[in-house]
Amino acid sequence: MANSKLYKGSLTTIILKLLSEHNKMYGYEITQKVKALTKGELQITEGALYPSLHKLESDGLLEVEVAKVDNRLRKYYKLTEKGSKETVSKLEELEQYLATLQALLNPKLSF
Amino acid sequence: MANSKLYKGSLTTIILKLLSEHNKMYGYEITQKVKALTKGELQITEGALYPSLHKLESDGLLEVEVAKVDNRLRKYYKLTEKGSKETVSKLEELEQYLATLQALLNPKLSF
DNA sequence: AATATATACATAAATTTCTTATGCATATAA
DNA sequence: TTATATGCATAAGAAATTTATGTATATATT
Repeated sequence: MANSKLYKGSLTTIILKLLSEHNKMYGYEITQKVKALTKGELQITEGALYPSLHKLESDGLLEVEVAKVDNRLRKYYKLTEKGSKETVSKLEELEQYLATLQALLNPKLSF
Repeated sequence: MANSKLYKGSLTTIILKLLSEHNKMYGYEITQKVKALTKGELQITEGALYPSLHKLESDGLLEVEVAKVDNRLRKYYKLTEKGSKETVSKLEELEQYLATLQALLNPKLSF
């Protein structure tokens, strides 16, 4: 089954939401979690993920903690306080957008 | 109220869906219809709309009919047969994505 | 009469976000 | 020894959008 294309803007929200539930995660873990939760429907590519994580970090929404497990590098990310607030507003923004889409695509239900 | 940003890929689907319900529409009409249906939440900019319409036309999904009303130009767009089919698959694709997002953002509900 | 707003089209430059293609390195399975 | 999985990263290109302009007519406002 072909996997869904990512819609612009949703990746950041997905990352933040996962981190709000799992305390700390590393990049590769995020790709696997998304794959599992969506039954393979959505594959986060590394080319999209890592730059996003870096941007979230430089924006002060995430903080990093480097660890070495089985002789391999891991970069654990966790939400900062600012990141937690941003998660709330990003989720609201996304839910608002989904409601707006409903109004457009299912106009009969929205009055 | 700040209006929602457009998520990548949804504009084309919105245009196609509106045209599947209204037979023929012109560009400015589409911007007003979207604004009305979403109570101002979503504003389709002309810089996004017109290039999209041109692309849909050159892809054979829309056909154009030029009219002059009140001494002003209007370009009415309507779905071709190919466009009608594409509308169906685009809507399925979007609904699939929304379901995938649900699985990610509301994991408790998806099992 | 002048000015602003609404109607109606269009395009170019810049930005954002993502895909695709690489690259490096270690561990494990075939 | 070769492929797959784990784990990071970045660069080039593509795609879709925003922002900024531009043209033109009609109507409402000052």
